[in-house]
Order: sequence, then C-alpha cells, then structure tokens
Amino acid sequence: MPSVVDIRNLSHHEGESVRVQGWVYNLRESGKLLFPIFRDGTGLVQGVVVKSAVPAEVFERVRSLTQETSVRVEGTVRADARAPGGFELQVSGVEAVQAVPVDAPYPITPKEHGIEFLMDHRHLWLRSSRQHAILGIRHEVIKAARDFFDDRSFTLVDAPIFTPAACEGTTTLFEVDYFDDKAYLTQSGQLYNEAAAAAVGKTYCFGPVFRAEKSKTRRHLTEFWMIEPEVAFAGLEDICKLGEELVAFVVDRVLSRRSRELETLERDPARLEPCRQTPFPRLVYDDAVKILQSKGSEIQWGGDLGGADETLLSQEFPKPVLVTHYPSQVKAFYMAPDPERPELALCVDMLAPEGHGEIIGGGVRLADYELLVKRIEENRLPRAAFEWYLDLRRYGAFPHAGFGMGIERVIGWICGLEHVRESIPFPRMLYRLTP
RNA sequence: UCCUCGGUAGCUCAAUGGUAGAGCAUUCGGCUGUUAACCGAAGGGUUGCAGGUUCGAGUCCUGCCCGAGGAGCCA
Repeated sequence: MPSVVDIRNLSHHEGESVRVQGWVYNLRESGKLLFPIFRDGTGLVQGVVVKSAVPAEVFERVRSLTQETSVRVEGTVRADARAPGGFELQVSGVEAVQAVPVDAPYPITPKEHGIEFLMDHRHLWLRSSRQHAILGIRHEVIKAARDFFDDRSFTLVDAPIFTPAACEGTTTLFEVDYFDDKAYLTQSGQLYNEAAAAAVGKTYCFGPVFRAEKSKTRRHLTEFWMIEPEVAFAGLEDICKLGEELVAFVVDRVLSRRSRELETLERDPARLEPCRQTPFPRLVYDDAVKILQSKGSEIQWGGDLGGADETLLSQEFPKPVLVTHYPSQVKAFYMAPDPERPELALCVDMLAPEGHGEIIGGGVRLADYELLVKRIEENRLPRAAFEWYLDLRRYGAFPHAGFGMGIERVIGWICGLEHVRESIPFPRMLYRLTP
C-alpha cells in the first residue's frame, strides 16, 4: 500500500504512487475528465481522473463525491503546468470515509456569503483557505512571542482565570458562581505577574482574558488572548524597548516564515517590512493631543484617546507608534506617577498602523505602599481582595514594569483584517456566543 | 444602552401597494485539460414573529426577535 503523504510535500514525490487523506474541496467536470480538488490541512491538490484510464466504478465513485466528503485517495504524482501549483494527482482509487449526503450538502459553497452566515458556520468556515491562512499566522505570532521571551530568560508563570476581584473597573467583569461565593473571570494576569516577577525576576503569562464591555466595534472581543511580561527593576524606557523589540520580532517571523499565508490573504508584505526594525516612533501624550487637535479631533487634554483618535494617530506613521505619559486619571490605579510631573503616569500604549488599534498597554507599577492604598480607596476597590497584592509592597517592594499585548489585534493588523473576529478561531462577542 | 442599516429559495440579492424573480448551489443531460469551468433543463418560498391599515401587503403602520456597522464604554 502506498504511504500517506502530506499534500504540501507532494512535489517531492513526483512519479511515485502515494496516498492522500483529507476532504473534497471542489469537483470540476469536463466530459470524460474529472478534476476533484482535495485538501488535507497542509494544502490543496488537483486530482485528475480520465474515464478511459480507470475502471468505470472508480470514475463513477469520484464523480459522485460531494463537497467536503472525507476521503482516502490513491494516485500517482505528476508535474503538469496546467495544474494549480504545478503538480497534480493522477487518481487510481478513492475511498469515501464519510460521504456528505446529496440532500444535505455542505453549506459553505465556493461563492459569496454574508458575515452572519459565515459566523453561524464558523466551525466549518475555518476550513476555507483564507481562514486556514489566518490560523497559520496566529500560530506563528504566538510561537514567535513565546520564543521571544523564552530566549530572553523570562519564566512563564501562568496567572489564574478565576479571580476574586477586579484588576480594573468592576463594570466590565464577567461574574460566575464559585460554589457559595462569587468569582470573576480575569481581565488581566497583571497583578499576579507582579508577584511572579518578585519570584523569578523576568516573567510572562499568556492566556485568555475576559471583558464584559458592551463594545460593538471591529476591534473588540469579550474573550481574547494576552501575553503579558513583567520585569523586576525595569523602568518605562526598558519596557518600551521590550515592547517594540517583541513586535518587530513577531513581524519578522511572520514575514520570513508565512509569506504564503500573507499572499493568500492578499496582504502586501511591504506594509509590514518597516516594522521589522526598531526603534518605533514615540510620542508623549501632550504631543499626541496637539497632533490630534491639528487633525481636527475633538480631544481635550486629560481625556483618553478614542478609537478615531487612535486611527488618526496611527495613520501618521508606517510603524506602530508608542504613546507615553498619559494623565494618571485615564489609567489604571496601579500605574506609577512620573516623578517630574505627578499628574502623568509612567505608561505606554502602542498603536498599530492602519487603524488596528492599541496592541500594547503597559507601564511602571506603583511600588509605594501608602500611595497604592490611597489609590485603591479612591477607586472604591474592595481592599480585602487586594491584601495579597499589598503584601508585594510590604515584603521587598521593588520598582517594576510590564505590559500586555493583545494577540488578536496584532494578528488582525499583520493579516490586514477588517475585523478582529477573524483572528481567533471561535470569537466571543457582544451578540455572539456560538458556535 | 443609544444611533443607523438590514432580515425574501441552501447562499448572495431583485421585486411603483396589484401573478414572488435572477445568479450561484443542488439534481439530470452535454463536453478529453478544467482553473470559483462552461452550455442546456428541472426541482426548490409560512417574504424573521405577532398584530393593524387596505378590495388587495414582501412593500405602509405598531410592537417584538435576530443580525450588521458605528457611538458610548474599553490598563
């Protein structure tokens, strides 16, 4: 029996008899010729069946294959300029593992579909070449981000998903029953990262986070994945550098290893090319506000950047732009103040080009016990839930900084997606929980 | 939560208040190199739900449901 070969590797088996296992992608017919297209997750290959060259039953069996029927195919690999990709499979036999019934065909045809229909069939939509390419790039982005930290002696310390209290405001928390108590799904691993940093110096966590924001925009998910480094004794400049090096590293990896996927997505690599190199442009908040006002934004000093502001600003630069020193009032309670201008926070946001939004948010953490207690009270946060966090300021308080990078927005930017929902296999959004 | 747009065949969409249609998909027929093949034919409808106006409603009105885009919100 011929050995199983991945479609991606068929070109190395020219002239050999091989077996392919996968699914029927499409079937074209031309008189006494059949052109079934098979996919196996590694690629697509065109099969060829000539009626006069095979037993009638084999011809008939291929002819009756329905879209997405799972199959085992045997045939000979041959080079042919007329085949997409230059190689095709001269089919000698096919076995339908499960034939998709004629009266209940595969719903996603190789034609146009609306977003609602596609999202309802997300579990099947993933099989399409475009979604397949995005899955490949998502894998590469995650692998690259982890390699980046692993290669720099960061220790992965996983943060919990059930948490007793909010890292941020309480309005955006998903509450769940926890036996006789309440718990919340984490919004960030950040507070736990600070504990881990005191244990291992340089740490990161990577996992899903949850935000019950009733946001309905192309940049928002209620469940998304964040990679969050935290570095002991680091300052703002240290993590700005870390952030831009991370992003440049990820972009470089995708450009060098996933050019085929970018091509499938019709994403121009030239748009990403500059982002392989650091440094990235930097702006302090004061200047960002001035630029935005000169561009016609309504923003006033002291307010946070709106979605439109972020887009406007990002369009000024070919690379991601780092905005630092926001007013403390628009940032989280644990942000350290700038010693020179205490009304500002030592924080940084990185905005992706082309309006893909904030991809990194972080800063220097408040190390001072008294000030942290004051901030917790000012924000009306439940003190008891933060006692363990305050311990980090009682026992060897240390300056430290870190950030979180939202994986989906990075993928959305790199892939040039209209909406982040395509950057995660099964998006969770305001009005979508299935499939 | 608010604003805007939408819901008609499996899909994408048409249809002055007057017989509900096309393309694709499906099935059948034709074609020995197709490239989202092409050509011909057939089958396929509770027009999101409920009520109202009207001789007559896919179309107008009211309410509801679902979805999309955006806003607010969002380290």
